[in-house]
Amino acid sequence: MTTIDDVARRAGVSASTVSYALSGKRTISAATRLRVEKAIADLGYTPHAGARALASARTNVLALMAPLRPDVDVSVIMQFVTGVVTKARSHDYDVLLLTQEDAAGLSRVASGMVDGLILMDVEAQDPRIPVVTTLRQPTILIGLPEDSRGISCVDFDFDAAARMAVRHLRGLGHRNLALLGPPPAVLERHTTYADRLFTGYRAQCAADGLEPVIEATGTSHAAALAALDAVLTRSPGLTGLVVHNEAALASVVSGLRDHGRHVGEDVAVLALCPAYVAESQPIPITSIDIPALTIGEVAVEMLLERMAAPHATETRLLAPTLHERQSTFPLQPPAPTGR
Amino acid sequence: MTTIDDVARRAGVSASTVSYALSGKRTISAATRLRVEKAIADLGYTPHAGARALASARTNVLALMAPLRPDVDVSVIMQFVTGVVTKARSHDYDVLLLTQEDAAGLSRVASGMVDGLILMDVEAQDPRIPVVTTLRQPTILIGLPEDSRGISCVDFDFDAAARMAVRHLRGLGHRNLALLGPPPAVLERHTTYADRLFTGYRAQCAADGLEPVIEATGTSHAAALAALDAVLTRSPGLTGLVVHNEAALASVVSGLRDHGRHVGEDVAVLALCPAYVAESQPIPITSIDIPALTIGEVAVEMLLERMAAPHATETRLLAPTLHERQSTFPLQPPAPTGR
DNA sequence: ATACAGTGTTGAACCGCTTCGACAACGCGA
DNA sequence: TCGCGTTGTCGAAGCGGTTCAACACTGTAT
Repeated sequence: MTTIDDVARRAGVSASTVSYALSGKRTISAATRLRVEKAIADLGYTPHAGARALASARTNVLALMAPLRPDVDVSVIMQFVTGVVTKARSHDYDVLLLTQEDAAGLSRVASGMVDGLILMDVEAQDPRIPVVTTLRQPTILIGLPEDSRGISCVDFDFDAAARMAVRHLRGLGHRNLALLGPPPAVLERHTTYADRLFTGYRAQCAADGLEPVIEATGTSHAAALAALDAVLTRSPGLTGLVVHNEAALASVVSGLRDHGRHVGEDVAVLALCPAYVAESQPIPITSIDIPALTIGEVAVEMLLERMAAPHATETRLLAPTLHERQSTFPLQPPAPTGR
Repeated sequence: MTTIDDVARRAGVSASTVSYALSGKRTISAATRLRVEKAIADLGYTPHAGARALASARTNVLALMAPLRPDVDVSVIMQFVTGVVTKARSHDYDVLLLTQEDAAGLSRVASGMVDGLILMDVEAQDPRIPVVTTLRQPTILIGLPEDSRGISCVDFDFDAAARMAVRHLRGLGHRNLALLGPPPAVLERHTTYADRLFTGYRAQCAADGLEPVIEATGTSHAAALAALDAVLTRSPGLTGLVVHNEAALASVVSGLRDHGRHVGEDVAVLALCPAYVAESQPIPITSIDIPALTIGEVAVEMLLERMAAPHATETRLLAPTLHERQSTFPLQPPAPTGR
């Protein structure tokens, strides 16, 4: 292994000069810098990360704790991860991947492996929160706990998204709506996005004088059809369906067809999912995009800010945007503006 | 931060004794060990990873380079990652996640960040191979390059899987088969699994006296339908369809219905995909399971072996297994045993 | 009693880098 | 010419562990 001393010798300078030439923390003459750079190139030198971390007390590594189960919304998780990794790399940070199951992982990596942490899939009373608040390193949550005081969070504004969905369908003239939500397992875990989604949905329905019909939706084909049957039974005149369940979306669409309903013609479907999922359905689905990639990127940015200097805690909720595609339509020609 | 010296002081021993008590590399009296353990517990001490890495020249971290694009088969990728991370953790290793795009990443992490590397999504002439063979750390490839000499690989035996698929359908009496393969992009990247799949498919068709009909299949709904139309045109009497394209599977199934064909009744569908993908289709699909989780685990095991002691290079291909579900059926009652 | 082979413990060197304080060389204004 | 602030470079002291050689004990065989 070539070390900084090898480089120093070859460039005819001291090791500290090489270090300063590399970090730029002190002025180095152009001539010397060139000699150092040449020596580095000749030798193919790369600083030893461990030594650097020890001496500088910075590792240039971020920890990302992700739910690694082939559960719902794999592609959403992948997008979070991708957003985090690419944004981290663009700031010269690497990412250490932890699983949700690795309870001791947080303290382990906090002692000298990472400079900051990002936690995904946060629950209402997340047991990891008391742990990370004692750490020297800053932490960002992706998701919202019940009590977010003392900790910074990013998430999608599910409340606003649900309201937007209802308003949009209502604006198109639909008055018989239903919401097919996340699987029961998500509710049992008390991941708060489901609560926020339901809250927003109920509130907007109330504001618009609509009956809120809500059903949790399992991810299997059978479970999705069962949930669909349930809402059709409760609300036979249904014309508008909001689906927040990537895995069930395809099943719901095909189920509607089996019920003799035509998506985009006599029933409007509005999905909450990544844009590309909505686009790849048999009928392109009008969707409110879940900007998972962006959320991952924002998480990294917030984290870097807090690593650079003390910062107040902050909660950032990303606003929803709606993409109209072919699965929605005005129910009666002169649709009232449902704003 | 509490250091090993704090622990030593509190336990009334030297730092080296604490180190030996922790590592077990020298005998320590039971009494001393107990005092040390108590001190560690009292102080909540966790050894500093960077310092340990520097002194011992081991980091207990593995690098995993994964294709982080919301491309085909996200769930397969997630399973690889999950297999790698969980198996690594069970051996007290953490995982550093790199993206395929991070060209310089390999050399960067190789200088002091990781003890070994795993590379996913290997191409025929993968430019990363010459890089990793110069590294001090061992590397395992998930996938097979054209020339695998000098490097260890794990992968699914796509050749055998294709043969098994043909034999199975043939054994059920189907003689008009077609293969819907991975998207054109995969072929252009020269990821070799597609080649091996095609080779095996053609060979078995030849052996069984069948006409090999093969079509690359895009991931969008429209592209999947186009590919289906193409094979139905080329082979109007088609009764058996092999699909190796997780993203297109649902579209193909629904497309068949639009063509008036009934999966499991007048057309047999056999998919190559993770079991849970096959199970969650409207009709449970007979599948040859892609054991992505296992492959990830095997990769870690092979890597650990090579980190522990010099080892010969080795290529491991995991044998396919077939799960019969409801999408396949015997075409004519006394089906010859097609073994 | 003497030598000898474990045991258990320790001090010190070292891993490769960063960073602080010191200092030489230089130009500048007084 | 003297003193002083700049600029560029260096030596040495860590950072927090691991590990080697050395050593003080015990207990056992001679």
